[in-house]
Amino acid sequence: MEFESLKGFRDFYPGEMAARRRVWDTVHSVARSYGFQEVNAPSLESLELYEVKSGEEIVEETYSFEDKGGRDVTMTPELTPSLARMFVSRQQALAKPVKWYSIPKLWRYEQPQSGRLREFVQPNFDVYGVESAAADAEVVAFAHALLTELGLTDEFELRISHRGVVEGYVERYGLDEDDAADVYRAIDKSERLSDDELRGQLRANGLQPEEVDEIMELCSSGGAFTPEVLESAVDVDSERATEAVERLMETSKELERYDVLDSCRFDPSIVRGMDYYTGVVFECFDVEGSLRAIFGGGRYDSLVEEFGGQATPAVGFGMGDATLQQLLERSDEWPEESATLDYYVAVVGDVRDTAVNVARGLRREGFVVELDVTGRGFGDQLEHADRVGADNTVIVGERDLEQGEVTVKDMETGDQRQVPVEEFL
RNA sequence: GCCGGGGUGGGGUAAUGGUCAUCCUUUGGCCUUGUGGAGGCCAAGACCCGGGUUCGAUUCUCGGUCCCGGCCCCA
Repeated sequence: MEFESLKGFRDFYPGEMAARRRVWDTVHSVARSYGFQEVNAPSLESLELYEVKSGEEIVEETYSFEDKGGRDVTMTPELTPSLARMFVSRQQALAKPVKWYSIPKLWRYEQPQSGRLREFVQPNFDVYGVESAAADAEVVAFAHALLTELGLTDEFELRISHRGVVEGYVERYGLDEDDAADVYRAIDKSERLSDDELRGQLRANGLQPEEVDEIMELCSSGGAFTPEVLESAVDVDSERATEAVERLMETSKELERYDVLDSCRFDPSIVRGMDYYTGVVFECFDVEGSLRAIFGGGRYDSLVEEFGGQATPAVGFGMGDATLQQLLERSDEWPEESATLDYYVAVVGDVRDTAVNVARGLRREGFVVELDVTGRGFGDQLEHADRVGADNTVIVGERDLEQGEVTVKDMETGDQRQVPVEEFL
């Protein structure tokens, strides 16, 4: 009976794991350099956790089931609710601002396609307890640093907006909740729709022709993320939208300090699907425009309170591994897929006592060492050493040991030298 | 949930309604029991699963499944 992995789930073999390890190492180190602390959350949560604030569609796409105790549970489809839950339960003890990150596996029950699987890794970064535009900018600047450290330069673009812009417009139209949600969705998709399709959608959701015109104009008002562009973006009488734009202008000034403004665009069509976002929202795309979003996030200032905590502002984002890998591979920045070995210890003759000690000595020094345990012939051992990519082979053999020596062979050049065995013990 | 294209040894491929299948690579062994990554020889290893048509199916057909991609949706 032979088995295969489940649909949308991946097996990772050593070569690929070595590459992924390098990528995650970079993510860890950049996160730490920005003062984020690593946390971890369960992989299984109560389904209710997502029913409160994530949105209906999200819950439909969860990998969920009833457990043996009759509880409705789900493999975690996103991390933000778990982190918010964790934050609430320790809220009193935590020094604010709290900066947490995690690199969890997440699951969603969907049809796999390019850049989307049922099990994926999604690093998450969140800041709790600061309401300022400076915090928004720090998070966006961090995201920029992350991609830069991974080797990307101008292959990506950060699109930033504020929920309040679109909401300020739409609340004036007096739509019911469902129609409003559909309007947001249509705006979110505007890039992929033709003007006529977008107009049709908006009309279908109850907007008047002049209202449709307003939205169409708003959607085309994007541009550089500069105060000048932002200032002229909103030209309707909406306090909400005006405040949102003022907030974005502040964010723009902050981002300029990080010198990342060139990678940022104002894009009012960025809405985000999650119901919990309340302020600035952003997504990162490849400049070519052929991939899904590299990452996405924003401000969610009411989720902590909804989860029973004291009102606490928060901002963060998540970055899926599949699309990130696609972009890094396309940019030739995905790491080499190879494992490394510093020393292979060959055993020739009846010398296992010494060979084991040589291996132990090298390992104590911190080297990556493989010791022959097969007992196969010398030629085969060398071939294997070559095959697994050993930099050096230490040949522990009876003949050399009579002189108290071992032979160290540089596998790249083939050069050999005799070394007193004591040096390795 | 819907739609399109695919599935041949571990990886990559070829051909085919009929001596159960090609080549490269891989793996094991030998030439060579202390010098490899070269070469030669030998060996191992596959038609996604199930039903149907047929004397006979890897090939045709239907269903399933998985992969790739698209729609819906998108954390």
